[in-house]
Amino acid sequence: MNKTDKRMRIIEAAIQVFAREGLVKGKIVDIAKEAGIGKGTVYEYFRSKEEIFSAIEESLMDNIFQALEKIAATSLSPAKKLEAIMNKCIYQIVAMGHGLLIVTEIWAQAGREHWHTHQPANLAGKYDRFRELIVRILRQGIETGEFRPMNEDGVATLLMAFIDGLSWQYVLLRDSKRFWEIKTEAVRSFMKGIER
Amino acid sequence: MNKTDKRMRIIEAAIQVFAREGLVKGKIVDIAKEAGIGKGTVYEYFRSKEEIFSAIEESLMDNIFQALEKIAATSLSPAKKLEAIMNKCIYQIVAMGHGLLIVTEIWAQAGREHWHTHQPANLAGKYDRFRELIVRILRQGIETGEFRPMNEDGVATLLMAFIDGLSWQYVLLRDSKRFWEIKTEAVRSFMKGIER
Amino acid sequence: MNKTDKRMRIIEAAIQVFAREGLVKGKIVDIAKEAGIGKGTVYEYFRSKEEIFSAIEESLMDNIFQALEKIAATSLSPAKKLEAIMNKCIYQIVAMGHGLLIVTEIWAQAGREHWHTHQPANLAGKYDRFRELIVRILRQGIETGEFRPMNEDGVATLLMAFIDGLSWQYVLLRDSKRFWEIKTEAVRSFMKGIER
Amino acid sequence: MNKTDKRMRIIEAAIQVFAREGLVKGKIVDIAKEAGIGKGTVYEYFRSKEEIFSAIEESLMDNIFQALEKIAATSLSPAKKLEAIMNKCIYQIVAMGHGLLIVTEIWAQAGREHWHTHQPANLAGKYDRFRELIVRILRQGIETGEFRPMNEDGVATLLMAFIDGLSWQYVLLRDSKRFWEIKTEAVRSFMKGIER
DNA sequence: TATGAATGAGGATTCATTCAT
DNA sequence: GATGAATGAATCCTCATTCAT
Repeated sequence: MNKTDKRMRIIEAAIQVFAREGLVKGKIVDIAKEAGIGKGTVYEYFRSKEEIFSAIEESLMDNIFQALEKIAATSLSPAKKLEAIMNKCIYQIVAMGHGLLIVTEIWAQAGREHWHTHQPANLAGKYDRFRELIVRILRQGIETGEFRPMNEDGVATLLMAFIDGLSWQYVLLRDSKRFWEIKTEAVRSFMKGIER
Repeated sequence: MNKTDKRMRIIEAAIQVFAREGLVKGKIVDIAKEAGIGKGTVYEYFRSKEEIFSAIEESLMDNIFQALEKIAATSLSPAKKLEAIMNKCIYQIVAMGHGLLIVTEIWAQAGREHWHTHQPANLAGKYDRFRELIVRILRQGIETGEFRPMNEDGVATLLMAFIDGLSWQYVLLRDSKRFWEIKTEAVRSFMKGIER
Repeated sequence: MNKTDKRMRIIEAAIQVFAREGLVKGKIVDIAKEAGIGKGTVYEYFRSKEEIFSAIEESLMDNIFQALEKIAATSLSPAKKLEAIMNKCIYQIVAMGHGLLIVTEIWAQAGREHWHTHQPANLAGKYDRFRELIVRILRQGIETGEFRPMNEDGVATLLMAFIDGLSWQYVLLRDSKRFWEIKTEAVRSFMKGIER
Repeated sequence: MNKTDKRMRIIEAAIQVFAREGLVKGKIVDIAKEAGIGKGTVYEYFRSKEEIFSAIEESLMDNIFQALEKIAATSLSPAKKLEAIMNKCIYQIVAMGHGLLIVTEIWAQAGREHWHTHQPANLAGKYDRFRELIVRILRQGIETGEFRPMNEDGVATLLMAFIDGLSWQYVLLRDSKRFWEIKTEAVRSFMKGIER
């Protein structure tokens, strides 16, 4: 097994552990056990616990982002693309289960640092990247006349906010039937809000 | 100063400290210092750090919830009420600043417990209480013909999701000008999505 | 209620609490509750927790010692006196129940201090007082010819050791039937050991 | 140094510290220092302070018990065996010095738990094991006609009580000359009490 | 490269004691 | 005299990280 594979395996183990225990209670030794390696070995691949956090976030975000770009590159109509993106995100979230909570905690931490250091959060960049992807699709739709004229940035933000919030609902409700009903109506409302 | 006032003062101090340091790094001794009392005194008012978390969440949520109920009780039109509620929430969030991160962390914790214990999270109850308030307004609007027929639960969830998500945007962007533009467009989109 | 009565009440409360919880886990506030007074009031009657320990020991020992002196002053034969004393001690111990454990802990503490400070333990004095009482009776018995000649000090010590040890048996066995059988045989053996 | 040796070294360090300071005042960090290791290392070998208590007791008791079984297995006459056992116990106690106080405190704690939980104390089992060893020797002596007929259980208890009690005398008197005189007479009295 | 034994900084919590009312 | 709110010293235990093997 090469270096990258093992790194990946540790990340996956870490996701399991942190999802189960939380960022703070999740111990390095447990990650090692979950990955089937020794505690010390973790430090051959990551400089610190902190670095594992970043790696997890990167991994999780990259996964989802690549999927979204694939959708954006299809020849679907803008409206269909948007729906597909929303659905993809939501499916991904459901698949992550409460692993979402990890990302939340990581972001909360990042947010706090951002607040103090006044450094533009790395996270903000990711949001922007996502937002741009949405904005592009919205503009296409406006050009084709499918969507009404709008402040594309604002609407993109609405969409992202909507996905974020929906994730929480899922974690808290976890009552799948109700969740899917809600989700369907929520998507419909959103689409209606931007149609011409 | 009576017992309740002092409890409140500790809660406020705790919010300061946790917002600055995070739930884990925020030390009891710092809370005590912030409140201008001795470390031991904190334990006269709260059994444990955990109990402070709950108290903070309760306090923060109650604050916002009472404000919303006041709005719901006015004689505004349903559409105006909804806009007022969204705005109130967002202002509140901005006012909380990154104190929002505390609530997020507390919720992440609660979510994890909920996931493991399969106990209905206390939090879910709060979401429901909020959702019901929204649903009531939506129904009024449908009756008056302002709003289109809809799955009220789904739309209410969308609204909540939108507010949750927008909070995050604020924490991460903190670029007020852009945030307010986004917010304005987002509210408009949402309202358009439900109008007749 | 006068000062002495209240002091006594606190001592009794303390015995209850310490017997239940141990010397260290037994809290001043619990003693106060048990005595039906305020925490601060305890300090009107005792300078410190330490002082309560001493008072308890004194109280418990005085009780038993007075009873023994009463027996010593009777006109029973030396052998009968000795038996009566052993029985009285044992009954007292049983009556104290695991309150004996308090005395043990107090003594262990005293023993340690004695060891370090090289001060003659106050306790040693009490042992001597008890030993002298026994020695007096043994000498009477030797004079009357009931007892064999012996090193009275050694035998008195044996008797005390025997009572101490039997107390432990009771605490540990607490199986009354077996305890009383053992006690009867033990007393018989002891008496046989000193008879002419 | 292997795992067991190190465990043993910690136990020995703990005995030193607890004997000096008492069970409660004796700090883990002091044990570590005494053992020449880091504080955290102690917890690699023992789950908690409580577990150290148990280990000490076990170690101390096993030591003495093995010695006694060796005596019991010799070809000495029953009377000589009994004397040897008493002497061995007493020498051991003297060797332990005020380390005896640790055992006392541990037992006091155990006794209290026993009292509350109504669980047969582990300690009771150890007493029984000791008692059986004595009873076996007493029966041998009765068979050979060296000892008078007796309730063997009762006499065994007397012997144990005598040893327990004598230990205390030593801790409190620590005046060796007097102690040894007393001990000699006490053993003689005991033996006389059971001879035919 | 892999390991896990060793480490010690760090923090929540307890409770005897004080003292203003 | 009686009270209990306030205090902070004291200590167990956790766990990220290091490093010798």
